Amino acid sequence: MSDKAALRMAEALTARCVDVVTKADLIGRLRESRPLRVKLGIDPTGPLLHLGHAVALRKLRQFQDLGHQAVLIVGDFTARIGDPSGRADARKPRSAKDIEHDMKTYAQQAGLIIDMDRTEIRYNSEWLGALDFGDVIELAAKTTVARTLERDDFAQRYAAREPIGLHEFLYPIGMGYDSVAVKADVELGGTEQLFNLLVGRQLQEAHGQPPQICMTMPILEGTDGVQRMGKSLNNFIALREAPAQMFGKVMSVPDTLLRRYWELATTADDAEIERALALGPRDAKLLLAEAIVRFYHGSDAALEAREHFEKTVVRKELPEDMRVYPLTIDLKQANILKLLVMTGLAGSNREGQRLIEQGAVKIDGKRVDDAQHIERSWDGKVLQRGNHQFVRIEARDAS
RNA sequence: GGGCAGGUGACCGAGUGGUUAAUGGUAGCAGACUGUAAAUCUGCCGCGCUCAGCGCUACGUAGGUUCGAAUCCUACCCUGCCCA
Repeated sequence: MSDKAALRMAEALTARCVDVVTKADLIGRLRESRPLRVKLGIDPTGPLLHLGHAVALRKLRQFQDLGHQAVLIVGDFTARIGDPSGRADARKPRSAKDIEHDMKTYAQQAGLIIDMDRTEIRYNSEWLGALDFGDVIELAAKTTVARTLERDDFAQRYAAREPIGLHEFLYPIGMGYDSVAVKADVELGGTEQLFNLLVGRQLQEAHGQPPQICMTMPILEGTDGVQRMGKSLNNFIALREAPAQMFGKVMSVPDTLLRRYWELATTADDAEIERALALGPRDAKLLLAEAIVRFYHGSDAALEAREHFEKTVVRKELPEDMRVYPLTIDLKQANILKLLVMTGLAGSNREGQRLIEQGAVKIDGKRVDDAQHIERSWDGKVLQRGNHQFVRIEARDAS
Protein backbone atom coordinates (compact mmCIF):
# COMPACT_ATOMS: atom_id res chain seq x y z
CA MET A 1 0.00 0.00 0.00
CA SER A 2 1.27 3.44 -0.85
CA ASP A 3 2.20 5.87 1.87
CA LYS A 4 -0.65 8.08 0.89
CA ALA A 5 -3.23 5.31 0.99
CA ALA A 6 -1.91 4.11 4.34
CA LEU A 7 -2.08 7.61 5.69
CA ARG A 8 -5.62 8.04 4.51
CA MET A 9 -6.69 4.74 6.01
CA ALA A 10 -5.01 5.57 9.29
CA GLU A 11 -6.87 8.86 9.40
CA ALA A 12 -10.17 7.11 8.93
CA LEU A 13 -9.40 4.42 11.46
CA THR A 14 -8.29 6.78 14.18
CA ALA A 15 -11.35 9.00 13.85
CA ARG A 16 -13.08 9.48 17.18
CA CYS A 17 -10.31 7.67 19.02
CA VAL A 18 -8.90 9.24 22.14
CA ASP A 19 -5.42 7.74 22.29
CA VAL A 20 -3.50 6.19 19.46
CA VAL A 21 -0.15 4.67 20.35
CA THR A 22 1.18 5.35 17.91
CA LYS A 23 -0.24 6.66 14.72
CA ALA A 24 3.10 6.33 13.03
CA ASP A 25 3.15 2.65 13.95
CA LEU A 26 -0.33 2.24 12.56
CA ILE A 27 0.62 3.82 9.26
CA GLY A 28 3.67 1.62 9.07
CA ARG A 29 1.67 -1.48 9.81
CA LEU A 30 -0.96 -0.58 7.22
CA ARG A 31 1.74 -0.20 4.61
CA GLU A 32 2.46 -3.89 4.93
CA SER A 33 -0.77 -4.42 3.00
CA ARG A 34 -1.91 -7.44 4.93
CA PRO A 35 -4.96 -7.98 7.10
CA LEU A 36 -4.07 -6.71 10.56
CA ARG A 37 -5.09 -8.70 13.58
CA VAL A 38 -7.28 -6.40 15.63
CA LYS A 39 -7.93 -7.49 19.16
CA LEU A 40 -10.82 -6.56 21.41
CA GLY A 41 -11.20 -8.11 24.83
CA ILE A 42 -14.55 -8.71 26.41
CA ASP A 43 -15.21 -9.60 29.97
CA PRO A 44 -17.75 -12.38 30.27
CA THR A 45 -19.20 -11.13 33.53
CA GLY A 46 -22.76 -11.01 32.31
CA PRO A 47 -24.52 -11.63 29.06
CA LEU A 48 -25.64 -8.12 28.34
CA LEU A 49 -23.98 -5.75 25.91
CA HIS A 50 -24.99 -2.11 25.86
CA LEU A 51 -24.36 1.00 23.83
CA GLY A 52 -21.15 1.57 25.76
CA HIS A 53 -19.73 -1.69 24.46
CA ALA A 54 -20.92 -0.80 21.02
CA VAL A 55 -18.44 2.05 20.71
CA ALA A 56 -15.41 -0.21 20.46
CA LEU A 57 -17.31 -2.86 18.55
CA ARG A 58 -18.18 -0.31 15.91
CA LYS A 59 -14.53 0.60 15.58
CA LEU A 60 -13.74 -3.07 15.21
CA ARG A 61 -16.35 -3.26 12.48
CA GLN A 62 -14.64 -0.44 10.69
CA PHE A 63 -11.44 -2.47 10.64
CA GLN A 64 -13.35 -5.46 9.34
CA ASP A 65 -14.85 -3.43 6.57
CA LEU A 66 -11.37 -2.49 5.47
CA GLY A 67 -10.39 -6.12 5.30
CA HIS A 68 -8.73 -6.64 8.64
CA GLN A 69 -9.10 -9.59 10.97
CA ALA A 70 -11.17 -9.12 14.11
CA VAL A 71 -10.03 -11.13 17.11
CA LEU A 72 -12.47 -11.20 20.00
CA ILE A 73 -10.87 -12.31 23.23
CA VAL A 74 -13.14 -13.79 25.83
CA GLY A 75 -11.59 -13.26 29.23
CA ASP A 76 -12.92 -16.49 30.66
CA PHE A 77 -9.76 -17.21 32.60
CA THR A 78 -9.60 -13.82 34.22
CA ALA A 79 -13.32 -13.88 34.90
CA ARG A 80 -12.93 -17.16 36.71
CA ILE A 81 -10.48 -15.65 39.13
CA GLY A 82 -12.65 -12.67 39.88
CA ASP A 83 -13.37 -9.16 38.89
CA PRO A 84 -10.68 -6.55 39.51
CA SER A 85 -13.11 -3.74 40.04
CA GLY A 86 -13.03 -4.36 43.75
CA ARG A 87 -16.63 -5.26 44.27
CA ALA A 88 -16.92 -8.03 46.77
CA ASP A 89 -20.03 -9.43 45.17
CA ALA A 90 -18.41 -9.63 41.77
CA ARG A 91 -15.84 -12.07 43.00
CA LYS A 92 -18.05 -15.04 42.58
CA PRO A 93 -16.17 -17.46 40.41
CA ARG A 94 -18.09 -18.35 37.31
CA SER A 95 -18.33 -21.86 36.04
CA ALA A 96 -17.08 -22.75 32.61
CA LYS A 97 -20.65 -23.62 31.72
CA ASP A 98 -22.00 -20.22 32.72
CA ILE A 99 -19.35 -18.53 30.71
CA GLU A 100 -20.01 -20.74 27.74
CA HIS A 101 -23.67 -19.84 27.85
CA ASP A 102 -23.01 -16.15 28.31
CA MET A 103 -20.68 -16.16 25.37
CA LYS A 104 -23.30 -17.51 23.02
CA THR A 105 -25.56 -14.60 23.79
CA TYR A 106 -22.60 -12.26 23.66
CA ALA A 107 -21.74 -13.41 20.19
CA GLN A 108 -25.31 -12.86 19.11
CA GLN A 109 -25.31 -9.35 20.45
CA ALA A 110 -21.88 -8.49 19.12
CA GLY A 111 -23.09 -9.82 15.80
CA LEU A 112 -25.46 -6.88 15.63
CA ILE A 113 -22.43 -4.75 14.99
CA ILE A 114 -19.53 -6.82 13.76
CA ASP A 115 -19.47 -9.61 11.22
CA MET A 116 -19.17 -12.68 13.39
CA ASP A 117 -18.49 -14.92 10.39
CA ARG A 118 -15.24 -13.10 9.90
CA THR A 119 -14.36 -12.87 13.57
CA GLU A 120 -11.92 -15.06 15.39
CA ILE A 121 -13.12 -15.83 18.90
CA ARG A 122 -10.53 -16.95 21.39
CA TYR A 123 -10.85 -17.82 25.06
CA ASN A 124 -7.87 -16.67 27.07
CA SER A 125 -7.97 -19.74 29.30
CA GLU A 126 -6.45 -21.42 26.24
CA TRP A 127 -3.06 -19.91 26.98
CA LEU A 128 -3.36 -18.35 30.42
CA GLY A 129 -4.48 -21.67 31.85
CA ALA A 130 -1.37 -23.27 30.43
CA LEU A 131 1.06 -20.97 32.22
CA ASP A 132 2.76 -22.28 35.33
CA PHE A 133 3.83 -20.22 38.27
CA GLY A 134 7.31 -19.76 36.85
CA ASP A 135 5.87 -18.33 33.67
CA VAL A 136 3.74 -15.96 35.65
CA ILE A 137 6.73 -14.72 37.60
CA GLU A 138 8.64 -14.18 34.42
CA LEU A 139 5.80 -12.15 32.95
CA ALA A 140 5.34 -10.20 36.15
CA ALA A 141 9.00 -9.28 36.10
CA LYS A 142 8.40 -7.38 32.87
CA THR A 143 6.60 -4.57 34.59
CA THR A 144 7.03 -2.69 37.82
CA VAL A 145 4.96 -1.76 40.81
CA ALA A 146 5.45 1.92 40.17
CA ARG A 147 4.17 1.60 36.64
CA THR A 148 1.21 -0.44 37.71
CA LEU A 149 0.35 1.94 40.48
CA GLU A 150 0.30 4.75 37.97
CA ARG A 151 -2.70 3.20 36.40
CA ASP A 152 -5.46 5.63 37.07
CA ASP A 153 -7.90 3.48 38.98
CA PHE A 154 -5.16 1.98 41.11
CA ALA A 155 -3.73 5.40 41.83
CA GLN A 156 -7.11 6.62 42.91
CA ARG A 157 -7.89 3.68 45.07
CA TYR A 158 -4.45 3.79 46.60
CA ALA A 159 -4.84 7.46 47.40
CA ALA A 160 -8.25 6.80 48.88
CA ARG A 161 -6.79 3.99 50.98
CA GLU A 162 -9.03 1.44 49.45
CA PRO A 163 -7.92 -2.14 49.19
CA ILE A 164 -6.14 -3.31 46.08
CA GLY A 165 -5.78 -7.06 45.79
CA LEU A 166 -2.41 -8.31 44.67
CA HIS A 167 -4.07 -10.44 42.03
CA GLU A 168 -5.39 -7.27 40.50
CA PHE A 169 -1.84 -6.40 39.57
CA LEU A 170 -1.81 -9.54 37.49
CA TYR A 171 -4.76 -8.54 35.39
CA PRO A 172 -2.93 -6.24 33.06
CA ILE A 173 -0.28 -8.88 32.72
CA GLY A 174 -2.82 -11.51 31.79
CA MET A 175 -4.43 -9.18 29.32
CA GLY A 176 -1.11 -8.17 27.90
CA TYR A 177 -0.15 -11.78 27.41
CA ASP A 178 -3.34 -12.24 25.41
CA SER A 179 -1.84 -9.89 22.86
CA VAL A 180 1.28 -12.00 22.70
CA ALA A 181 -0.74 -15.19 22.31
CA VAL A 182 -2.85 -13.92 19.43
CA LYS A 183 -0.10 -11.82 17.87
CA ALA A 184 -2.23 -8.73 17.88
CA ASP A 185 -1.33 -5.87 15.55
CA VAL A 186 -3.86 -3.53 17.05
CA GLU A 187 -5.82 -3.57 20.27
CA LEU A 188 -8.95 -1.59 20.94
CA GLY A 189 -10.46 -0.60 24.25
CA GLY A 190 -12.07 2.17 26.26
CA THR A 191 -9.84 4.95 27.52
CA GLU A 192 -9.69 3.29 30.93
CA GLN A 193 -7.97 0.38 29.24
CA LEU A 194 -5.01 2.37 28.01
CA PHE A 195 -2.68 1.07 30.67
CA ASN A 196 -3.63 -2.53 30.05
CA LEU A 197 -3.19 -2.08 26.34
CA LEU A 198 0.25 -0.62 26.85
CA VAL A 199 1.29 -3.60 28.95
CA GLY A 200 0.41 -5.72 25.93
CA ARG A 201 2.81 -3.66 23.90
CA GLN A 202 5.55 -4.18 26.42
CA LEU A 203 5.06 -7.91 26.70
CA GLN A 204 4.99 -8.33 22.95
CA GLU A 205 8.31 -6.58 22.63
CA ALA A 206 9.71 -8.81 25.35
CA HIS A 207 8.58 -11.79 23.30
CA GLY A 208 10.19 -10.50 20.15
CA GLN A 209 6.97 -9.35 18.53
CA PRO A 210 6.36 -5.95 17.06
CA PRO A 211 4.34 -4.05 19.67
CA GLN A 212 0.66 -3.63 18.98
CA ILE A 213 -0.90 -0.31 18.20
CA CYS A 214 -3.17 0.73 21.05
CA MET A 215 -6.30 2.64 20.26
CA THR A 216 -8.76 3.81 22.86
CA MET A 217 -12.31 4.94 22.39
CA PRO A 218 -14.25 7.47 24.45
CA ILE A 219 -16.36 6.09 27.22
CA LEU A 220 -20.03 6.69 26.71
CA GLU A 221 -21.94 8.18 29.61
CA GLY A 222 -25.07 6.40 30.74
CA THR A 223 -28.61 7.66 30.68
CA ASP A 224 -27.98 9.58 33.90
CA GLY A 225 -25.64 11.72 31.88
CA VAL A 226 -22.86 11.64 34.40
CA GLN A 227 -21.36 8.25 35.00
CA ARG A 228 -20.08 5.84 32.42
CA MET A 229 -22.63 3.50 31.06
CA GLY A 230 -22.53 0.32 33.05
CA LYS A 231 -24.69 -2.48 34.15
CA SER A 232 -24.18 -2.00 37.85
CA LEU A 233 -25.14 1.66 37.64
CA ASN A 234 -28.36 0.78 35.89
CA ASN A 235 -27.92 3.62 33.45
CA PHE A 236 -27.43 1.53 30.37
CA ILE A 237 -29.24 0.94 27.13
CA ALA A 238 -28.82 -2.69 26.16
CA LEU A 239 -28.38 -3.69 22.56
CA ARG A 240 -31.18 -6.19 23.04
CA GLU A 241 -33.48 -3.64 24.58
CA ALA A 242 -36.99 -3.85 23.14
CA PRO A 243 -37.53 -1.10 20.58
CA ALA A 244 -40.00 0.95 22.63
CA GLN A 245 -37.83 0.69 25.72
CA MET A 246 -34.75 1.61 23.78
CA PHE A 247 -36.46 4.60 22.28
CA GLY A 248 -37.67 5.80 25.66
CA LYS A 249 -34.31 5.37 27.29
CA VAL A 250 -32.61 7.40 24.60
CA MET A 251 -35.19 10.14 25.06
CA SER A 252 -34.38 10.28 28.74
CA VAL A 253 -30.73 11.06 28.10
CA PRO A 254 -29.88 14.64 29.10
CA ASP A 255 -29.61 17.12 26.26
CA THR A 256 -26.01 17.86 27.11
CA LEU A 257 -25.05 14.45 25.78
CA LEU A 258 -26.86 14.71 22.48
CA ARG A 259 -23.80 15.30 20.38
CA ARG A 260 -21.89 12.62 22.18
CA TYR A 261 -24.59 10.05 21.64
CA TRP A 262 -24.83 10.95 18.00
CA GLU A 263 -21.11 10.53 17.65
CA LEU A 264 -20.64 7.41 19.69
CA ALA A 265 -23.90 5.54 19.44
CA THR A 266 -24.83 5.97 15.80
CA THR A 267 -23.15 5.47 12.46
CA ALA A 268 -24.00 8.96 11.32
CA ASP A 269 -21.28 11.06 9.72
CA ASP A 270 -20.41 14.58 10.80
CA ALA A 271 -22.63 16.29 8.27
CA GLU A 272 -25.62 14.26 9.31
CA ILE A 273 -24.96 14.99 12.94
CA GLU A 274 -24.77 18.71 12.36
CA ARG A 275 -27.99 18.61 10.43
CA ALA A 276 -29.75 16.75 13.24
CA LEU A 277 -28.43 19.00 15.98
CA ALA A 278 -29.51 22.05 14.06
CA LEU A 279 -33.12 20.97 14.56
CA GLY A 280 -32.94 21.71 18.26
CA PRO A 281 -32.60 19.37 21.17
CA ARG A 282 -36.02 17.80 21.21
CA ASP A 283 -36.15 16.92 17.56
CA ALA A 284 -32.51 15.99 17.40
CA LYS A 285 -33.16 13.55 20.19
CA LEU A 286 -36.19 12.05 18.55
CA LEU A 287 -34.10 11.50 15.44
CA LEU A 288 -31.33 10.06 17.57
CA ALA A 289 -33.64 7.60 19.26
CA GLU A 290 -35.01 6.62 15.92
CA ALA A 291 -31.55 6.16 14.45
CA ILE A 292 -30.44 3.97 17.31
CA VAL A 293 -33.53 1.79 17.29
CA ARG A 294 -33.30 1.50 13.52
CA PHE A 295 -29.75 0.27 13.76
CA TYR A 296 -30.57 -2.53 16.17
CA HIS A 297 -34.14 -3.39 15.22
CA GLY A 298 -34.74 -2.08 11.71
CA SER A 299 -36.76 0.77 10.21
CA ASP A 300 -40.21 -0.61 10.94
CA ALA A 301 -39.46 -1.13 14.60
CA ALA A 302 -37.99 2.35 14.80
CA LEU A 303 -41.12 3.90 13.40
CA GLU A 304 -43.30 1.87 15.70
CA ALA A 305 -41.20 2.81 18.67
CA ARG A 306 -41.56 6.43 17.79
CA GLU A 307 -45.31 6.12 17.43
CA HIS A 308 -45.49 4.30 20.71
CA PHE A 309 -43.53 7.07 22.32
CA GLU A 310 -45.71 9.82 20.95
CA LYS A 311 -48.81 8.00 21.91
CA THR A 312 -47.97 6.98 25.45
CA VAL A 313 -45.65 9.73 26.47
CA VAL A 314 -46.61 12.79 24.51
CA ARG A 315 -50.34 12.10 24.41
CA LYS A 316 -50.38 9.93 27.54
CA GLU A 317 -52.59 7.28 26.02
CA LEU A 318 -52.46 3.63 26.91
CA PRO A 319 -50.07 1.63 24.76
CA GLU A 320 -51.51 -1.22 22.69
CA ASP A 321 -49.12 -3.90 23.64
CA MET A 322 -47.98 -4.21 27.18
CA ARG A 323 -46.98 -6.86 29.59
CA VAL A 324 -49.79 -9.26 30.35
CA TYR A 325 -50.24 -10.73 33.77
CA PRO A 326 -52.27 -13.92 33.95
CA LEU A 327 -54.52 -13.85 36.98
CA THR A 328 -55.82 -17.15 38.21
CA ILE A 329 -59.44 -17.40 39.22
CA ASP A 330 -58.88 -18.00 42.88
CA LEU A 331 -57.08 -14.71 43.14
CA LYS A 332 -59.89 -12.78 41.53
CA GLN A 333 -60.78 -11.21 44.83
CA ALA A 334 -57.32 -9.75 45.23
CA ASN A 335 -57.22 -6.04 45.90
CA ILE A 336 -55.22 -3.51 43.96
CA LEU A 337 -52.36 -3.53 46.42
CA LYS A 338 -51.88 -7.28 46.12
CA LEU A 339 -51.99 -7.04 42.37
CA LEU A 340 -49.36 -4.33 42.27
CA VAL A 341 -47.01 -6.61 44.12
CA MET A 342 -47.96 -9.72 42.18
CA THR A 343 -47.43 -8.04 38.85
CA GLY A 344 -44.14 -6.60 39.97
CA LEU A 345 -45.27 -3.01 39.58
CA ALA A 346 -44.42 -2.57 43.23
CA GLY A 347 -41.50 -4.23 44.97
CA SER A 348 -43.30 -4.72 48.26
CA ASN A 349 -46.62 -4.05 49.91
CA ARG A 350 -45.21 -0.98 51.52
CA GLU A 351 -43.99 0.41 48.26
CA GLY A 352 -47.36 -0.30 46.67
CA GLN A 353 -49.06 1.49 49.51
CA ARG A 354 -46.90 4.52 49.04
CA LEU A 355 -47.49 4.59 45.32
CA ILE A 356 -51.23 4.55 45.88
CA GLU A 357 -51.00 7.28 48.47
CA GLN A 358 -49.05 9.41 46.04
CA GLY A 359 -51.56 8.95 43.29
CA ALA A 360 -49.23 7.02 41.04
CA VAL A 361 -51.52 4.05 40.52
CA LYS A 362 -54.21 3.92 37.88
CA ILE A 363 -56.63 1.31 36.63
CA ASP A 364 -57.60 1.84 33.01
CA GLY A 365 -56.28 5.36 33.33
CA LYS A 366 -58.30 6.16 36.41
CA ARG A 367 -56.56 7.01 39.62
CA VAL A 368 -57.00 4.69 42.57
CA ASP A 369 -56.83 6.01 46.11
CA ASP A 370 -57.84 2.98 48.09
CA ALA A 371 -55.35 0.20 48.63
CA GLN A 372 -58.20 -2.21 49.30
CA HIS A 373 -59.93 -1.41 46.04
CA ILE A 374 -61.31 -4.45 44.29
CA GLU A 375 -62.67 -4.52 40.75
CA ARG A 376 -65.74 -6.57 39.99
CA SER A 377 -63.61 -8.30 37.43
CA TRP A 378 -59.93 -7.76 36.87
CA ASP A 379 -60.04 -9.35 33.48
CA GLY A 380 -58.73 -6.97 30.87
CA LYS A 381 -57.97 -4.20 33.32
CA VAL A 382 -54.82 -2.18 32.79
CA LEU A 383 -52.76 -1.42 35.84
CA GLN A 384 -50.47 1.58 35.64
CA ARG A 385 -47.70 2.69 37.90
CA GLY A 386 -46.45 6.18 37.27
CA ASN A 387 -46.42 7.37 33.73
CA HIS A 388 -44.75 4.55 31.92
CA GLN A 389 -45.30 1.21 33.57
CA PHE A 390 -48.29 -0.77 32.43
CA VAL A 391 -49.56 -4.29 32.96
CA ARG A 392 -52.70 -5.83 31.57
CA ILE A 393 -54.53 -8.36 33.71
CA GLU A 394 -55.97 -11.43 32.07
CA ALA A 395 -58.04 -13.93 34.00
CA ARG A 396 -56.98 -17.53 33.66
CA ASP A 397 -58.30 -20.78 35.04
CA ALA A 398 -56.66 -21.76 38.26
CA SER A 399 -55.90 -25.28 37.08
C1' G B 1 4.34 -10.51 63.75
C1' G B 2 3.67 -5.50 66.55
C1' G B 3 1.27 -0.54 66.98
C1' C B 4 -2.67 2.76 65.47
C1' A B 5 -7.32 3.93 63.04
C1' G B 6 -11.73 2.05 61.28
C1' G B 7 -16.22 -1.43 59.67
C1' U B 8 -23.65 2.30 60.13
C1' G B 9 -29.25 1.47 55.53
C1' A B 10 -28.02 1.36 47.45
C1' C B 11 -23.57 4.80 48.19
C1' C B 12 -21.14 8.77 51.10
C1' G B 13 -21.47 10.01 56.03
C1' A B 14 -23.52 11.78 61.29
C1' G B 15 -24.58 9.50 65.68
C1' U B 16 -20.95 7.35 71.47
C1' G B 17 -26.28 4.11 76.82
C1' G B 18 -32.90 5.98 76.46
C1' U B 19 -38.52 10.61 71.89
C1' U B 20 -33.24 5.92 67.10
C1' A B 21 -36.01 2.54 61.51
C1' A B 22 -31.35 5.74 63.09
C1' U B 23 -29.33 13.61 61.29
C1' G B 24 -27.51 15.16 56.52
C1' G B 25 -26.04 14.48 51.32
C1' U B 26 -26.21 11.56 46.73
C1' A B 27 -28.78 8.07 43.96
C1' G B 28 -33.80 6.09 43.35
C1' C B 29 -39.36 6.33 43.20
C1' A B 30 -43.85 9.32 42.87
C1' G B 31 -46.59 14.18 42.25
C1' A B 32 -46.56 19.45 39.92
C1' C B 33 -44.20 21.74 35.69
C1' U B 34 -42.33 19.76 30.95
C1' G B 35 -39.78 17.92 25.49
C1' U B 36 -39.70 10.51 29.60
C1' A B 37 -34.07 16.84 28.78
C1' A B 38 -32.34 20.48 32.30
C1' A B 39 -33.77 23.52 36.37
C1' U B 40 -37.29 24.12 40.32
C1' C B 41 -40.99 22.84 44.11
C1' U B 42 -43.48 18.74 47.03
C1' G B 43 -43.91 13.83 49.06
C1' C B 44 -41.73 9.06 49.70
C1' C B 45 -37.47 6.15 50.21
C1' G B 46 -36.23 -1.73 55.63
C1' C B 47 -40.15 -5.62 55.73
C1' G B 48 -45.02 -7.64 57.23
C1' C B 49 -50.04 -7.11 59.00
C1' U B 50 -56.92 -7.12 60.21
C1' C B 51 -52.54 -0.23 58.32
C1' A B 52 -54.24 7.46 61.46
C1' G B 53 -52.30 1.64 64.57
C1' C B 54 -49.36 -2.81 65.62
C1' G B 55 -45.33 -6.07 64.96
C1' C B 56 -40.59 -7.80 63.09
C1' U B 57 -35.66 -7.20 61.24
C1' A B 58 -31.31 -3.78 60.96
C1' C B 59 -25.68 -0.26 62.56
C1' G B 60 -18.98 -6.42 60.51
C1' U B 61 -19.91 -11.61 63.34
C1' A B 62 -20.82 -14.13 68.00
C1' G B 63 -21.43 -13.66 72.97
C1' G B 64 -21.84 -10.49 77.53
C1' U B 65 -23.15 -6.07 80.88
C1' U B 66 -27.84 -3.22 81.46
C1' C B 67 -34.70 -2.02 82.88
C1' G B 68 -32.72 -0.38 78.03
C1' A B 69 -26.98 -0.72 73.36
C1' A B 70 -25.38 1.28 66.79
C1' U B 71 -23.37 3.41 71.30
C1' C B 72 -20.08 -0.12 77.15
C1' C B 73 -17.14 -5.17 77.67
C1' U B 74 -14.93 -9.84 75.43
C1' A B 75 -13.58 -12.83 71.39
C1' C B 76 -13.41 -13.37 66.33
C1' C B 77 -13.61 -11.67 61.06
C1' C B 78 -12.52 -7.76 57.56
C1' U B 79 -10.04 -2.97 55.76
C1' G B 80 -6.43 1.02 55.76
C1' C B 81 -1.93 3.31 57.71
C1' C B 82 2.82 2.90 60.25
C1' C B 83 6.77 -0.37 62.05
C1' A B 84 9.23 -5.21 61.24
